[in-house]
Amino acid sequence: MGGPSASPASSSAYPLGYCQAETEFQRDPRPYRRNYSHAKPPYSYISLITMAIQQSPNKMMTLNEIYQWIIDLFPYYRQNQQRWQNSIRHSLSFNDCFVKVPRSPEKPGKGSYWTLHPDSGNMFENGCYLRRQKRFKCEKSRTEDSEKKKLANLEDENSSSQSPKNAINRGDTDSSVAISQLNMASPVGISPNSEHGGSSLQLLYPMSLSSDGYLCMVGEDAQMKHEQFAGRRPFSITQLMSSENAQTYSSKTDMCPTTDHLPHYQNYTPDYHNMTPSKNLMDMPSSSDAGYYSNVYSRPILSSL
DNA sequence: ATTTGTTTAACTCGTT
DNA sequence: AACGAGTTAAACAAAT
Ligand SMILES: [Mg+2]
Repeated sequence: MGGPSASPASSSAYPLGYCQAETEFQRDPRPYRRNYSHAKPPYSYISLITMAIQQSPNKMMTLNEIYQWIIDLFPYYRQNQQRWQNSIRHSLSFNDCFVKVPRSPEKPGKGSYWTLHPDSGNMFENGCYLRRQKRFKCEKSRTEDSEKKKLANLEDENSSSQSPKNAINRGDTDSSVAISQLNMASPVGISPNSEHGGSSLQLLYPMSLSSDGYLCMVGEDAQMKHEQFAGRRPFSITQLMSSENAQTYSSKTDMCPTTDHLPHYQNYTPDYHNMTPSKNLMDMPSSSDAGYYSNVYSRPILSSL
């Protein structure tokens, strides 16, 4: 069942992350410090998927690899797998920003590879990882072709060498452009050449990878705690932006929605069967979300590679 | 039989 | 209230 080229042996490419909550429990004489390990990460599935794909060497991942990445990185998702994985699948299929590209030959692969639509851009700018302003949709008005689009279809030219990024169909059948021969030749998977050809636009991924292989959050935690985002609307870019504190796209405190009020999934819920869809149960602003992601996201990611 | 994908539909929730 | 993005459940078809 192993993945195709993702040889399990090469664990090097995987973020083993800070799974402190597994077998590393015994030693930790720390009465304080909660176990925030399974707090729900402040990302939508779309964000998670995008992050996963983005950080992958080839910018593509199989379903299972995506699952795995999420699980490895976020302990929260070690529970209810059946549930959220269904959601992941739904997201992949439903959202046009995720494009499925079939694997080339007959690899021992299970599913196809999932990639990001080249035009999806930075869907979560503004630090909004929970809700995009606008869903990325392909122009697909079939009923009537309002040709207000001067989209010049300039392609054809090349016939000898096919460009590997051409798998975007409108949305009927599969984007059948086998992976041809991307960089699958390398035994390691990653192509050694650090190409810059593409767009440099690669934000997203609130976690930056330090040179020493440390994964750390950039927009979260830290200053988030006390801050100006007290009672602000989490989303609403317009409001958020038109304030005087706009243009700070430097590297300061990129404004992020607070993440304090996530779609409540209450912190750790022991074993409640709160399957009661009646109204909302206590919606208290849990007074104890102080820590949240304190420094959870500051752990080494890649072994050393 | 399990995994992977697609699709429909109901539902939550913040914004307008 | 309406709208829209996101979540969850569920019913399949296909592939493995
Ligand atoms: Mg899709």
